[in-house]
Amino acid sequence: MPHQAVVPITAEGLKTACSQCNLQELCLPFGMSDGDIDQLDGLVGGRRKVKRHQHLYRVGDTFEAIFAVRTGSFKTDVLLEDGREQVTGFQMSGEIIGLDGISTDAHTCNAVALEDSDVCIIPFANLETLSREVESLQHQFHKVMSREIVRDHGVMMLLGSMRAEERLAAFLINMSQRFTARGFSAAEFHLRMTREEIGSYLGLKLETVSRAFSRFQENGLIKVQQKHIRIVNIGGLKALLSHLPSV
Amino acid sequence: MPHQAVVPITAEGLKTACSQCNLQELCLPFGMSDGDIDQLDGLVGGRRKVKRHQHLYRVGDTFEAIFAVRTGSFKTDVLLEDGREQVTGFQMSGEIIGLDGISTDAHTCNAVALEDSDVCIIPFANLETLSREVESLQHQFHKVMSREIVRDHGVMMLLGSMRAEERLAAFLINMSQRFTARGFSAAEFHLRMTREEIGSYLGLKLETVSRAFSRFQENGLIKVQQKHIRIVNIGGLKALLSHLPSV
DNA sequence: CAAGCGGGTTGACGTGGATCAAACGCCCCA
DNA sequence: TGGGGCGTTTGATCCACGTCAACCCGCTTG
Repeated sequence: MPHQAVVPITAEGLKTACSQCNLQELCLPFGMSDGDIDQLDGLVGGRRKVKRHQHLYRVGDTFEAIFAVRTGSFKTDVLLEDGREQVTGFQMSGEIIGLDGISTDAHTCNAVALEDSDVCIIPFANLETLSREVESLQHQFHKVMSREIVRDHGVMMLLGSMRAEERLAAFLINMSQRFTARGFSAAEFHLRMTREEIGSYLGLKLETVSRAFSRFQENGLIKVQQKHIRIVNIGGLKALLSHLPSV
Repeated sequence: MPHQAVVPITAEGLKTACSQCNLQELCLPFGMSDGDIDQLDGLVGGRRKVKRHQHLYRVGDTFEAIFAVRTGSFKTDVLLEDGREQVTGFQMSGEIIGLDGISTDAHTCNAVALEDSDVCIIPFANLETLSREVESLQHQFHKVMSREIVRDHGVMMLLGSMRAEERLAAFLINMSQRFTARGFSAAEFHLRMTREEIGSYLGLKLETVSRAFSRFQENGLIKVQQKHIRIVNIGGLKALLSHLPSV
Protein backbone atom coordinates (compact mmCIF):
# COMPACT_ATOMS: atom_id res chain seq x y z
CA MET A 1 0.00 0.00 0.00
CA PRO A 2 1.35 3.34 -0.96
CA HIS A 3 -0.35 4.97 2.02
CA GLN A 4 1.47 7.15 4.48
CA ALA A 5 1.63 6.08 8.07
CA VAL A 6 -1.28 7.00 10.26
CA VAL A 7 -0.36 9.83 12.57
CA PRO A 8 -0.20 8.40 16.07
CA ILE A 9 -2.58 10.17 18.41
CA THR A 10 -3.10 9.53 22.08
CA ALA A 11 -6.24 7.64 23.00
CA GLU A 12 -7.22 10.59 25.15
CA GLY A 13 -6.96 12.99 22.28
CA LEU A 14 -9.24 10.90 20.09
CA LYS A 15 -11.81 10.27 22.76
CA THR A 16 -12.87 13.84 22.38
CA ALA A 17 -12.17 14.14 18.68
CA CYS A 18 -15.63 15.34 17.65
CA SER A 19 -16.77 17.03 20.83
CA GLN A 20 -13.70 19.28 20.82
CA CYS A 21 -13.61 19.91 17.09
CA ASN A 22 -14.42 23.31 15.69
CA LEU A 23 -15.59 21.75 12.42
CA GLN A 24 -18.72 20.27 14.05
CA GLU A 25 -21.06 22.57 12.15
CA LEU A 26 -19.68 21.44 8.83
CA CYS A 27 -18.94 17.80 9.47
CA LEU A 28 -20.72 14.57 10.32
CA PRO A 29 -22.03 15.77 13.71
CA PHE A 30 -23.77 18.77 12.16
CA GLY A 31 -27.14 19.16 13.83
CA MET A 32 -26.47 16.71 16.65
CA SER A 33 -26.96 17.84 20.24
CA ASP A 34 -23.92 18.33 22.47
CA GLY A 35 -25.07 15.39 24.51
CA ASP A 36 -25.17 13.12 21.47
CA ILE A 37 -21.83 14.38 20.23
CA ASP A 38 -20.30 13.41 23.55
CA GLN A 39 -21.25 9.84 22.70
CA LEU A 40 -19.02 9.84 19.64
CA ASP A 41 -15.91 8.81 21.61
CA GLY A 42 -14.14 6.21 19.62
CA LEU A 43 -15.76 7.15 16.33
CA VAL A 44 -12.52 8.62 15.02
CA GLY A 45 -9.85 5.97 14.78
CA GLY A 46 -6.93 8.24 13.95
CA ARG A 47 -5.67 11.10 11.89
CA ARG A 48 -3.64 11.16 8.75
CA LYS A 49 -1.59 13.82 7.05
CA VAL A 50 -1.57 13.80 3.27
CA LYS A 51 0.91 15.93 1.36
CA ARG A 52 0.00 17.87 -1.76
CA HIS A 53 -0.46 15.57 -4.76
CA GLN A 54 -0.42 12.44 -2.64
CA HIS A 55 -3.29 9.96 -2.66
CA LEU A 56 -5.56 9.47 0.34
CA TYR A 57 -6.76 6.32 -1.43
CA ARG A 58 -6.81 4.85 -4.90
CA VAL A 59 -9.23 2.87 -7.02
CA GLY A 60 -9.16 -0.70 -5.78
CA ASP A 61 -7.88 -0.01 -2.26
CA THR A 62 -9.90 -2.00 0.23
CA PHE A 63 -12.47 0.10 1.97
CA GLU A 64 -12.16 0.31 5.73
CA ALA A 65 -12.90 3.87 6.67
CA ILE A 66 -14.38 7.09 5.50
CA PHE A 67 -12.48 10.33 6.03
CA ALA A 68 -13.41 13.78 7.26
CA VAL A 69 -11.24 16.57 5.92
CA ARG A 70 -9.75 18.56 8.82
CA THR A 71 -7.46 20.92 6.94
CA GLY A 72 -6.62 21.35 3.29
CA SER A 73 -8.61 20.05 0.36
CA PHE A 74 -8.91 17.14 -2.02
CA LYS A 75 -10.16 16.14 -5.40
CA THR A 76 -11.74 12.79 -6.24
CA ASP A 77 -11.55 11.39 -9.75
CA VAL A 78 -12.21 8.36 -11.92
CA LEU A 79 -10.13 7.30 -14.90
CA LEU A 80 -11.04 5.69 -18.21
CA GLU A 81 -8.74 2.96 -19.57
CA ASP A 82 -7.37 5.34 -22.17
CA GLY A 83 -6.35 7.81 -19.50
CA ARG A 84 -9.19 10.29 -19.67
CA GLU A 85 -9.85 11.72 -16.21
CA GLN A 86 -13.13 12.85 -14.75
CA VAL A 87 -12.91 14.84 -11.54
CA THR A 88 -16.04 13.93 -9.57
CA GLY A 89 -15.66 16.48 -6.79
CA PHE A 90 -13.56 18.83 -4.72
CA GLN A 91 -13.68 18.45 -0.93
CA MET A 92 -12.96 21.06 1.71
CA SER A 93 -12.73 21.00 5.52
CA GLY A 94 -15.59 19.22 7.24
CA GLU A 95 -16.56 17.29 4.15
CA ILE A 96 -16.63 13.50 4.03
CA ILE A 97 -14.62 11.47 1.53
CA GLY A 98 -14.77 7.79 0.77
CA LEU A 99 -18.49 6.97 0.64
CA ASP A 100 -17.93 5.39 -2.77
CA GLY A 101 -16.11 2.50 -1.10
CA ILE A 102 -19.06 1.17 0.89
CA SER A 103 -20.80 -0.41 -2.06
CA THR A 104 -18.12 -2.97 -2.93
CA ASP A 105 -15.75 -2.79 0.04
CA ALA A 106 -13.20 -1.29 -2.34
CA HIS A 107 -12.72 2.28 -3.43
CA THR A 108 -14.00 3.13 -6.87
CA CYS A 109 -12.30 6.49 -7.27
CA ASN A 110 -9.04 8.20 -6.34
CA ALA A 111 -8.74 10.87 -3.68
CA VAL A 112 -5.79 13.24 -4.05
CA ALA A 113 -4.76 16.14 -1.81
CA LEU A 114 -4.71 19.49 -3.59
CA GLU A 115 -2.51 20.92 -0.82
CA ASP A 116 -0.94 19.62 2.38
CA SER A 117 -3.96 18.33 4.26
CA ASP A 118 -5.07 16.16 7.08
CA VAL A 119 -8.08 14.04 7.75
CA CYS A 120 -9.88 12.20 10.52
CA ILE A 121 -10.07 8.48 9.89
CA ILE A 122 -13.52 7.13 10.70
CA PRO A 123 -13.40 3.34 10.57
CA PHE A 124 -16.62 2.31 8.93
CA ALA A 125 -17.20 -0.49 11.42
CA ASN A 126 -17.10 2.07 14.24
CA LEU A 127 -19.56 4.25 12.41
CA GLU A 128 -22.06 1.46 11.82
CA THR A 129 -21.81 0.25 15.40
CA LEU A 130 -22.26 3.69 16.88
CA SER A 131 -25.07 4.44 14.43
CA ARG A 132 -27.07 1.59 15.87
CA GLU A 133 -26.78 3.15 19.30
CA VAL A 134 -26.95 6.86 18.59
CA GLU A 135 -30.03 7.62 16.55
CA SER A 136 -28.97 11.15 15.68
CA LEU A 137 -25.64 9.90 14.34
CA GLN A 138 -27.45 7.38 12.19
CA HIS A 139 -29.71 10.07 10.82
CA GLN A 140 -26.86 12.52 10.22
CA PHE A 141 -24.87 9.94 8.36
CA HIS A 142 -27.82 9.17 6.14
CA LYS A 143 -28.17 12.87 5.44
CA VAL A 144 -24.51 13.12 4.51
CA MET A 145 -24.88 10.32 1.98
CA SER A 146 -28.09 11.76 0.60
CA ARG A 147 -26.50 15.18 0.29
CA GLU A 148 -23.77 13.62 -1.80
CA ILE A 149 -26.38 12.11 -4.10
CA VAL A 150 -28.15 15.45 -4.45
CA ARG A 151 -24.85 17.16 -5.16
CA ASP A 152 -24.11 14.59 -7.84
CA HIS A 153 -27.47 15.32 -9.46
CA GLY A 154 -26.49 18.98 -9.57
CA VAL A 155 -23.27 18.09 -11.33
CA MET A 156 -25.20 16.00 -13.85
CA MET A 157 -27.45 18.98 -14.54
CA LEU A 158 -24.36 21.08 -15.04
CA LEU A 159 -22.62 18.60 -17.33
CA GLY A 160 -25.68 17.57 -19.24
CA SER A 161 -27.57 20.78 -19.74
CA MET A 162 -25.43 23.88 -19.23
CA ARG A 163 -23.07 25.75 -21.53
CA ALA A 164 -19.48 26.53 -20.61
CA GLU A 165 -20.03 29.92 -18.98
CA GLU A 166 -23.00 28.68 -17.01
CA ARG A 167 -20.95 25.81 -15.69
CA LEU A 168 -18.11 28.04 -14.59
CA ALA A 169 -20.51 30.55 -13.00
CA ALA A 170 -22.16 27.71 -11.07
CA PHE A 171 -18.74 26.51 -9.99
CA LEU A 172 -17.65 29.93 -8.74
CA ILE A 173 -20.91 30.51 -6.87
CA ASN A 174 -20.59 27.10 -5.26
CA MET A 175 -17.00 27.75 -4.21
CA SER A 176 -17.97 31.13 -2.81
CA GLN A 177 -20.75 29.59 -0.71
CA ARG A 178 -18.48 26.91 0.65
CA PHE A 179 -15.76 29.41 1.56
CA THR A 180 -18.38 31.55 3.26
CA ALA A 181 -19.61 28.59 5.32
CA ARG A 182 -16.02 28.19 6.53
CA GLY A 183 -15.71 31.78 7.64
CA PHE A 184 -13.70 32.97 4.65
CA SER A 185 -14.57 35.79 2.32
CA ALA A 186 -17.39 35.09 -0.09
CA ALA A 187 -15.88 37.44 -2.64
CA GLU A 188 -12.19 36.67 -2.60
CA PHE A 189 -10.53 33.30 -2.48
CA HIS A 190 -7.71 31.14 -3.69
CA LEU A 191 -8.50 28.14 -5.86
CA ARG A 192 -6.37 25.14 -5.00
CA MET A 193 -6.99 23.29 -8.26
CA THR A 194 -5.58 23.89 -11.74
CA ARG A 195 -7.54 25.02 -14.78
CA GLU A 196 -7.26 21.49 -16.07
CA GLU A 197 -8.85 20.06 -12.91
CA ILE A 198 -11.65 22.61 -13.01
CA GLY A 199 -12.14 21.74 -16.65
CA SER A 200 -12.26 18.04 -15.95
CA TYR A 201 -14.85 18.61 -13.24
CA LEU A 202 -16.94 20.81 -15.53
CA GLY A 203 -16.55 18.69 -18.64
CA LEU A 204 -14.49 21.38 -20.42
CA LYS A 205 -10.95 21.75 -21.70
CA LEU A 206 -8.56 23.93 -19.75
CA GLU A 207 -8.41 26.51 -22.54
CA THR A 208 -12.17 26.89 -22.39
CA VAL A 209 -12.02 27.43 -18.64
CA SER A 210 -9.28 30.00 -19.08
CA ARG A 211 -11.22 31.84 -21.77
CA ALA A 212 -14.38 31.87 -19.68
CA PHE A 213 -12.43 33.36 -16.77
CA SER A 214 -11.09 36.04 -19.08
CA ARG A 215 -14.56 36.77 -20.45
CA PHE A 216 -15.97 37.10 -16.93
CA GLN A 217 -13.19 39.55 -16.16
CA GLU A 218 -13.84 41.59 -19.31
CA ASN A 219 -17.49 41.78 -18.32
CA GLY A 220 -16.64 43.03 -14.84
CA LEU A 221 -17.98 39.97 -13.06
CA ILE A 222 -14.71 38.87 -11.46
CA LYS A 223 -11.02 39.70 -11.15
CA VAL A 224 -8.65 36.86 -11.94
CA GLN A 225 -4.99 36.61 -11.07
CA GLN A 226 -3.95 33.04 -11.67
CA LYS A 227 -5.58 31.06 -8.87
CA HIS A 228 -6.69 34.11 -6.95
CA ILE A 229 -10.31 35.05 -7.66
CA ARG A 230 -12.25 38.11 -6.60
CA ILE A 231 -15.95 38.18 -7.33
CA VAL A 232 -16.96 41.71 -8.26
CA ASN A 233 -20.55 41.17 -9.34
CA ILE A 234 -22.09 38.09 -7.80
CA GLY A 235 -25.51 39.05 -9.12
CA GLY A 236 -24.15 39.03 -12.62
CA LEU A 237 -22.77 35.56 -12.12
CA LYS A 238 -26.06 34.29 -10.75
CA ALA A 239 -27.91 35.89 -13.65
CA LEU A 240 -25.83 33.80 -16.04
CA LEU A 241 -27.34 30.73 -14.41
CA SER A 242 -30.94 31.80 -14.56
CA HIS A 243 -30.65 33.11 -18.09
CA LEU A 244 -31.66 36.54 -16.91
CA PRO A 245 -30.27 39.77 -18.33
CA SER A 246 -27.14 40.50 -16.30
CA VAL A 247 -27.69 43.33 -13.78
CA MET B 1 -50.76 16.54 -2.75
CA PRO B 2 -51.25 15.29 -6.27
CA HIS B 3 -50.42 11.75 -5.22
CA GLN B 4 -52.64 8.82 -5.94
CA ALA B 5 -54.16 6.90 -3.09
CA VAL B 6 -52.03 4.25 -1.47
CA VAL B 7 -53.22 0.80 -2.42
CA PRO B 8 -54.72 -0.77 0.70
CA ILE B 9 -53.04 -4.01 1.59
CA THR B 10 -53.84 -6.33 4.44
CA ALA B 11 -51.51 -6.23 7.41
CA GLU B 12 -50.88 -9.91 6.88
CA GLY B 13 -49.84 -9.39 3.30
CA LEU B 14 -47.30 -6.77 4.23
CA LYS B 15 -45.87 -8.68 7.13
CA THR B 16 -44.22 -10.93 4.66
CA ALA B 17 -43.61 -8.32 1.99
CA CYS B 18 -39.87 -8.89 1.66
CA SER B 19 -39.59 -12.51 2.71
CA GLN B 20 -42.12 -13.54 0.06
CA CYS B 21 -40.88 -11.24 -2.68
CA ASN B 22 -39.12 -12.62 -5.72
CA LEU B 23 -37.19 -9.39 -6.15
CA GLN B 24 -35.05 -10.04 -3.08
CA GLU B 25 -31.88 -10.55 -5.09
CA LEU B 26 -32.23 -7.16 -6.74
CA CYS B 27 -33.69 -5.08 -3.96
CA LEU B 28 -32.81 -3.80 -0.51
CA PRO B 29 -32.54 -7.26 1.09
CA PHE B 30 -29.94 -8.41 -1.43
CA GLY B 31 -27.28 -10.39 0.40
CA MET B 32 -29.22 -10.69 3.66
CA SER B 33 -29.77 -14.14 5.17
CA ASP B 34 -33.27 -15.63 5.13
CA GLY B 35 -33.36 -15.29 8.89
CA ASP B 36 -32.58 -11.59 8.73
CA ILE B 37 -35.09 -11.03 5.96
CA ASP B 38 -37.76 -12.58 8.15
CA GLN B 39 -37.13 -9.70 10.54
CA LEU B 40 -38.21 -7.16 7.95
CA ASP B 41 -41.89 -7.44 8.87
CA GLY B 42 -43.29 -3.96 8.97
CA LEU B 43 -40.55 -2.46 6.83
CA VAL B 44 -42.89 -2.00 3.91
CA GLY B 45 -45.70 0.37 4.80
CA GLY B 46 -47.80 -0.15 1.71
CA ARG B 47 -47.87 -0.37 -2.04
CA ARG B 48 -48.71 2.18 -4.65
CA LYS B 49 -49.66 1.96 -8.28
CA VAL B 50 -48.42 4.71 -10.56
CA LYS B 51 -49.76 5.04 -14.08
CA ARG B 52 -47.59 5.89 -17.06
CA HIS B 53 -46.49 9.54 -17.05
CA GLN B 54 -47.70 10.11 -13.50
CA HIS B 55 -45.43 11.35 -10.76
CA LEU B 56 -44.37 9.17 -7.85
CA TYR B 57 -43.16 12.37 -6.20
CA ARG B 58 -42.18 15.89 -7.22
CA VAL B 59 -39.51 18.39 -6.26
CA GLY B 60 -40.53 19.91 -2.93
CA ASP B 61 -42.78 17.07 -1.74
CA THR B 62 -42.04 16.29 1.88
CA PHE B 63 -39.90 13.22 2.25
CA GLU B 64 -41.39 10.40 4.26
CA ALA B 65 -40.49 7.21 2.48
CA ILE B 66 -38.25 5.67 -0.08
CA PHE B 67 -39.70 3.40 -2.73
CA ALA B 68 -38.72 0.06 -4.19
CA VAL B 69 -39.88 -0.52 -7.75
CA ARG B 70 -41.92 -3.73 -7.96
CA THR B 71 -43.07 -3.60 -11.55
CA GLY B 72 -42.59 -1.11 -14.34
CA SER B 73 -39.96 1.60 -14.50
CA PHE B 74 -39.32 5.24 -13.72
CA LYS B 75 -37.17 8.19 -14.60
CA THR B 76 -35.93 10.80 -12.15
CA ASP B 77 -35.16 14.32 -13.31
CA VAL B 78 -34.28 17.83 -12.19
CA LEU B 79 -35.38 21.03 -13.91
CA LEU B 80 -33.67 24.38 -14.44
CA GLU B 81 -35.76 27.53 -14.02
CA ASP B 82 -35.82 28.03 -17.77
CA GLY B 83 -37.29 24.58 -18.28
CA ARG B 84 -34.22 22.62 -19.27
CA GLU B 85 -34.55 19.06 -18.01
CA GLN B 86 -31.81 16.74 -16.86
CA VAL B 87 -32.77 13.10 -16.43
CA THR B 88 -30.66 11.80 -13.54
CA GLY B 89 -31.54 8.14 -13.86
CA PHE B 90 -33.84 5.36 -15.02
CA GLN B 91 -35.04 2.85 -12.42
CA MET B 92 -36.20 -0.71 -12.98
CA SER B 93 -37.69 -3.39 -10.73
CA GLY B 94 -35.87 -3.91 -7.46
CA GLU B 95 -34.23 -0.50 -7.58
CA ILE B 96 -34.69 2.11 -4.87
CA ILE B 97 -36.04 5.60 -5.57
CA GLY B 98 -36.20 8.60 -3.29
CA LEU B 99 -32.81 8.69 -1.56
CA ASP B 100 -32.45 12.31 -2.64
CA GLY B 101 -35.12 13.30 -0.13
CA ILE B 102 -33.23 12.31 3.01
CA SER B 103 -30.86 15.25 2.95
CA THR B 104 -33.44 18.00 3.41
CA ASP B 105 -36.63 16.08 4.28
CA ALA B 106 -37.99 17.19 0.91
CA HIS B 107 -37.55 15.65 -2.50
CA THR B 108 -35.07 17.39 -4.77
CA CYS B 109 -36.03 15.68 -8.00
CA ASN B 110 -39.11 14.36 -9.77
CA ALA B 111 -39.87 10.68 -10.22
CA VAL B 112 -42.14 9.78 -13.15
CA ALA B 113 -43.40 6.39 -14.24
CA LEU B 114 -42.35 5.43 -17.77
CA GLU B 115 -45.11 2.79 -17.88
CA ASP B 116 -47.83 1.57 -15.52
CA SER B 117 -45.84 0.61 -12.46
CA ASP B 118 -46.09 -0.16 -8.81
CA VAL B 119 -43.80 0.32 -5.87
CA CYS B 120 -43.32 -0.72 -2.27
CA ILE B 121 -43.50 2.20 0.12
CA ILE B 122 -40.75 2.00 2.72
CA PRO B 123 -41.41 4.66 5.36
CA PHE B 124 -38.01 6.05 6.19
CA ALA B 125 -38.72 6.03 9.93
CA ASN B 126 -39.37 2.28 9.73
CA LEU B 127 -36.14 1.78 7.86
CA GLU B 128 -34.04 3.70 10.36
CA THR B 129 -35.64 1.95 13.31
CA LEU B 130 -35.19 -1.52 11.86
CA SER B 131 -31.65 -0.65 10.76
CA ARG B 132 -30.70 -0.09 14.37
CA GLU B 133 -31.87 -3.58 15.18
CA VAL B 134 -30.91 -5.58 12.12
CA GLU B 135 -27.25 -5.07 11.37
CA SER B 136 -27.42 -6.64 7.95
CA LEU B 137 -30.26 -4.33 6.93
CA GLN B 138 -28.24 -1.33 8.07
CA HIS B 139 -25.28 -2.49 6.03
CA GLN B 140 -27.36 -3.27 2.97
CA PHE B 141 -28.99 0.12 3.06
CA HIS B 142 -25.60 1.80 3.26
CA LYS B 143 -24.51 -0.22 0.26
CA VAL B 144 -27.57 0.84 -1.69
CA MET B 145 -26.81 4.50 -1.05
CA SER B 146 -23.14 4.06 -1.87
CA ARG B 147 -24.00 2.22 -5.06
CA GLU B 148 -26.09 5.19 -6.09
CA ILE B 149 -23.11 7.49 -5.51
CA VAL B 150 -20.85 5.24 -7.57
CA ARG B 151 -23.44 5.11 -10.33
CA ASP B 152 -23.60 8.89 -10.32
CA HIS B 153 -19.83 9.07 -10.71
CA GLY B 154 -20.16 6.86 -13.75
CA VAL B 155 -22.71 9.22 -15.23
CA MET B 156 -20.38 12.15 -14.59
CA MET B 157 -17.62 10.31 -16.42
CA LEU B 158 -20.01 9.74 -19.28
CA LEU B 159 -21.25 13.32 -19.43
CA GLY B 160 -17.91 14.96 -18.83
CA SER B 161 -15.49 12.88 -20.82
CA MET B 162 -17.20 10.76 -23.46
CA ARG B 163 -18.34 11.52 -26.97
CA ALA B 164 -21.87 10.88 -28.19
CA GLU B 165 -21.40 7.33 -29.50
CA GLU B 166 -19.47 6.28 -26.43
CA ARG B 167 -22.26 7.56 -24.22
CA LEU B 168 -24.92 5.68 -26.12
CA ALA B 169 -22.84 2.50 -26.19
CA ALA B 170 -22.38 2.75 -22.41
CA PHE B 171 -26.09 3.28 -22.03
CA LEU B 172 -27.00 0.24 -24.13
CA ILE B 173 -24.51 -1.99 -22.34
CA ASN B 174 -25.86 -0.83 -19.01
CA MET B 175 -29.45 -1.51 -20.04
CA SER B 176 -28.50 -4.92 -21.35
CA GLN B 177 -26.85 -5.83 -18.05
CA ARG B 178 -29.83 -4.70 -16.04
CA PHE B 179 -32.27 -6.62 -18.20
CA THR B 180 -30.08 -9.69 -17.86
CA ALA B 181 -30.07 -9.38 -14.07
CA ARG B 182 -33.87 -9.47 -14.25
CA GLY B 183 -33.98 -12.62 -16.30
CA PHE B 184 -34.68 -10.95 -19.63
CA SER B 185 -32.67 -11.27 -22.78
CA ALA B 186 -29.34 -9.48 -22.78
CA ALA B 187 -29.54 -8.97 -26.52
CA GLU B 188 -33.10 -7.94 -27.16
CA PHE B 189 -35.21 -5.50 -25.19
CA HIS B 190 -37.74 -2.76 -25.29
CA LEU B 191 -36.74 0.70 -24.16
CA ARG B 192 -39.47 2.41 -22.17
CA MET B 193 -38.09 5.93 -22.57
CA THR B 194 -38.14 8.27 -25.57
CA ARG B 195 -35.12 9.44 -27.57
CA GLU B 196 -35.52 12.76 -25.87
CA GLU B 197 -35.30 11.20 -22.40
CA ILE B 198 -32.28 9.15 -23.39
CA GLY B 199 -30.75 12.31 -24.78
CA SER B 200 -31.43 14.27 -21.63
CA TYR B 201 -29.84 11.53 -19.56
CA LEU B 202 -26.79 11.39 -21.83
CA GLY B 203 -26.43 15.14 -22.31
CA LEU B 204 -27.36 14.93 -26.00
CA LYS B 205 -30.20 16.14 -28.21
CA LEU B 206 -32.73 13.62 -29.42
CA GLU B 207 -31.55 13.97 -33.02
CA THR B 208 -28.04 13.03 -31.96
CA VAL B 209 -29.33 9.95 -30.14
CA SER B 210 -31.33 8.95 -33.19
CA ARG B 211 -28.36 9.41 -35.51
CA ALA B 212 -26.11 7.38 -33.22
CA PHE B 213 -28.65 4.56 -33.20
CA SER B 214 -28.71 4.65 -36.99
CA ARG B 215 -24.94 4.65 -37.17
CA PHE B 216 -24.75 1.64 -34.85
CA GLN B 217 -27.20 -0.14 -37.08
CA GLU B 218 -25.25 0.68 -40.23
CA ASN B 219 -22.15 -0.71 -38.56
CA GLY B 220 -23.92 -3.94 -37.65
CA LEU B 221 -23.73 -3.39 -33.92
CA ILE B 222 -27.46 -3.33 -33.26
CA LYS B 223 -30.88 -3.56 -34.89
CA VAL B 224 -33.25 -0.73 -34.10
CA GLN B 225 -36.99 -0.65 -34.61
CA GLN B 226 -38.30 2.32 -32.72
CA LYS B 227 -38.02 1.39 -29.06
CA HIS B 228 -37.15 -2.23 -29.76
CA ILE B 229 -33.41 -2.88 -29.65
CA ARG B 230 -31.49 -5.98 -30.59
CA ILE B 231 -27.80 -6.06 -29.84
CA VAL B 232 -26.01 -7.90 -32.63
CA ASN B 233 -22.40 -7.28 -31.68
CA ILE B 234 -21.95 -6.59 -28.00
CA GLY B 235 -18.15 -6.79 -28.36
CA GLY B 236 -18.27 -4.01 -30.90
CA LEU B 237 -20.26 -1.83 -28.54
CA LYS B 238 -17.84 -2.48 -25.71
CA ALA B 239 -14.92 -1.73 -28.00
CA LEU B 240 -16.37 1.72 -28.61
CA LEU B 241 -15.97 2.37 -24.90
CA SER B 242 -12.39 1.27 -24.58
CA HIS B 243 -11.31 2.98 -27.78
CA LEU B 244 -10.26 -0.32 -29.21
CA PRO B 245 -10.60 -1.27 -32.86
CA SER B 246 -14.06 -2.78 -33.20
CA VAL B 247 -13.95 -6.56 -33.58
C1' DC C 1 21.52 34.84 -12.52
C1' DA C 2 20.22 31.76 -16.06
C1' DA C 3 17.82 27.89 -17.42
C1' DG C 4 13.96 24.98 -17.09
C1' DC C 5 9.28 24.00 -16.21
C1' DG C 6 4.56 23.76 -14.91
C1' DG C 7 0.59 26.43 -15.24
C1' DG C 8 -1.92 29.96 -17.60
C1' DT C 9 -3.38 32.96 -21.52
C1' DT C 10 -4.41 33.91 -26.18
C1' DG C 11 -5.00 33.25 -31.20
C1' DA C 12 -6.23 30.60 -35.49
C1' DC C 13 -8.63 27.00 -37.12
C1' DG C 14 -11.38 22.52 -37.19
C1' DT C 15 -15.33 19.70 -35.93
C1' DG C 16 -18.87 17.18 -33.26
C1' DG C 17 -23.02 17.90 -32.03
C1' DA C 18 -26.81 21.53 -31.92
C1' DT C 19 -30.24 23.71 -34.54
C1' DC C 20 -33.64 24.18 -37.99
C1' DA C 21 -36.59 21.93 -41.07
C1' DA C 22 -39.06 18.37 -43.48
C1' DA C 23 -41.01 14.00 -43.88
C1' DC C 24 -42.15 9.42 -42.19
C1' DG C 25 -44.41 5.68 -39.52
C1' DC C 26 -46.72 3.81 -35.73
C1' DC C 27 -50.63 3.89 -32.83
C1' DC C 28 -54.75 5.63 -30.94
C1' DC C 29 -59.33 6.72 -31.59
C1' DA C 30 -63.47 8.36 -34.07
C1' DT D 1 -61.01 2.41 -42.05
C1' DG D 2 -59.15 6.67 -42.15
C1' DG D 3 -57.34 10.76 -39.94
C1' DG D 4 -54.28 13.03 -36.49
C1' DG D 5 -50.50 13.43 -33.58
C1' DC D 6 -46.50 12.08 -31.23
C1' DG D 7 -42.16 10.10 -31.66
C1' DT D 8 -38.57 9.25 -34.80
C1' DT D 9 -35.55 9.69 -38.77
C1' DT D 10 -32.82 12.24 -41.88
C1' DG D 11 -30.74 16.25 -44.28
C1' DA D 12 -28.53 20.96 -44.39
C1' DT D 13 -26.40 24.35 -41.95
C1' DC D 14 -24.38 26.61 -37.86
C1' DC D 15 -21.61 27.47 -33.87
C1' DA D 16 -19.61 26.49 -29.23
C1' DC D 17 -16.08 24.28 -27.83
C1' DG D 18 -12.00 21.44 -28.93
C1' DT D 19 -7.47 21.32 -30.95
C1' DC D 20 -3.08 22.94 -32.03
C1' DA D 21 0.31 26.18 -31.29
C1' DA D 22 2.83 30.14 -29.59
C1' DC D 23 4.00 32.77 -25.83
C1' DC D 24 4.03 34.50 -21.03
C1' DC D 25 4.69 34.45 -16.17
C1' DG D 26 6.26 33.12 -11.69
C1' DC D 27 9.01 29.43 -9.27
C1' DT D 28 12.40 26.40 -8.59
C1' DT D 29 17.03 24.78 -9.00
C1' DG D 30 21.90 24.59 -10.12
